[in-house]
Amino acid sequence: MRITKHRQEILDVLDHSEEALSASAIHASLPHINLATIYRNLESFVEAGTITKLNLGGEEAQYEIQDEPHHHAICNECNKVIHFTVDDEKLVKEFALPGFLITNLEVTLRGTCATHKTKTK
Amino acid sequence: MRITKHRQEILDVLDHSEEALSASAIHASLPHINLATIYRNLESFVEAGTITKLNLGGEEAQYEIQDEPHHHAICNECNKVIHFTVDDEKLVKEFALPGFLITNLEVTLRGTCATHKTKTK
DNA sequence: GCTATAATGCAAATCATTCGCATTTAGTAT
DNA sequence: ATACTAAATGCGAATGATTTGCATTATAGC
Repeated sequence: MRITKHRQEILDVLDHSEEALSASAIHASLPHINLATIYRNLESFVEAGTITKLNLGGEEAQYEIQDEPHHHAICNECNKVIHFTVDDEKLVKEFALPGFLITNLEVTLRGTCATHKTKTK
Repeated sequence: MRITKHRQEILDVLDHSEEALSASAIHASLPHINLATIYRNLESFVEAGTITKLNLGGEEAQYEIQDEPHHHAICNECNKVIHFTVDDEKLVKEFALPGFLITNLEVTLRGTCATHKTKTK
């Protein structure tokens, strides 16, 4: 994969972001890059394993740099995504299914984040 | 929510299906019901908690009857979805995040199902 | 049965994502 | 440095899933 200025910029934006970003969010930060190009590059990065594509529910997919493997907790109120890690090895053992070879483990929690906890009925 | 013939048919199809179905799959089984109506009803059922909407990766969302809570293992080769259960209570304790109130727990495994295990490189 | 309201069909509108194709550019060989 | 080839871009149009507006019809209560 070639190292183009665009690709560097896209990775840069993702790298400096605390949260996962959608293609359009990236495009908002880099309006000079065509949206189709952003999609194409994101896809390339996902294939290369550089970033991860998240389908957390609704409309747009979110993308994030693949640092260490982690999981996601999503606030029902504000859709904020919090990262957390657990002992994946251990979980994989717990989840052992007959005949199923686990290559990837994804835990998604839904709930209420600290900021909105009090507001919950 | 009114009990209409259409709604009963849709639930029936989901009830008799081993796997989660997409809106278009349901429409294929019930071609006399308008696709928009199917979408509207699926949404109502989700709100009512009767069914669950799954966003397992790609294109279409999948819907399934909400029996007992369970999780999903998806085969990378054939996209078959296998259900499994674990001790959710226990996991919630393990995952405890400071300031985050967990209301829902979703585990998604990716890997290779029994049928395709041998074919993996 | 009569009525008010929710459900349905249909077609058009949205929205995210993808594609085709002509043009430009990175990486490489000359 | 210069020329070349394949990959990367931009742009606009195409797709595909899902939603919406609105006129029509059916359901639940009276």
